[in-house]
Amino acid sequence: MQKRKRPSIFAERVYDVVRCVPRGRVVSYGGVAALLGQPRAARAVGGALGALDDGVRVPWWRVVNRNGEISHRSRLQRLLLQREDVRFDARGRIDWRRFGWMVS
DNA sequence: AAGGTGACTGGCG
DNA sequence: TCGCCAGCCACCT
Repeated sequence: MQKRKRPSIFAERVYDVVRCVPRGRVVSYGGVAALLGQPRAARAVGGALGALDDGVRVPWWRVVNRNGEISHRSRLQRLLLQREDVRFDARGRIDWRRFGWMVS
């Protein structure tokens, strides 16, 4: 049996913010942290998304690092983003001015 | 309860 | 621009 641990309050708040990101747009870990009122908790945001178990519907792939790059480096994340028409430049980075949501 | 870990960042060379 | 490094934060031993 899969023992899924219940998300902490902090994680729940992270998920709520990420769920607000519209398809075709992206946010940075720091951006999510800032929207939570804790601009220095970017690392913790990454931890929360990493602990995300399948079953909880959250568009985690719309969260990238400050350079507009994929941190988790999964084939899947890039695929899902491109499926939403999010473009990657030659360096594999996303243009904040075009796809950034709320904060950048 | 102190120490380790990680899907992070900003600053600096 | 690029890499390295020291803060920073929540969470798990």
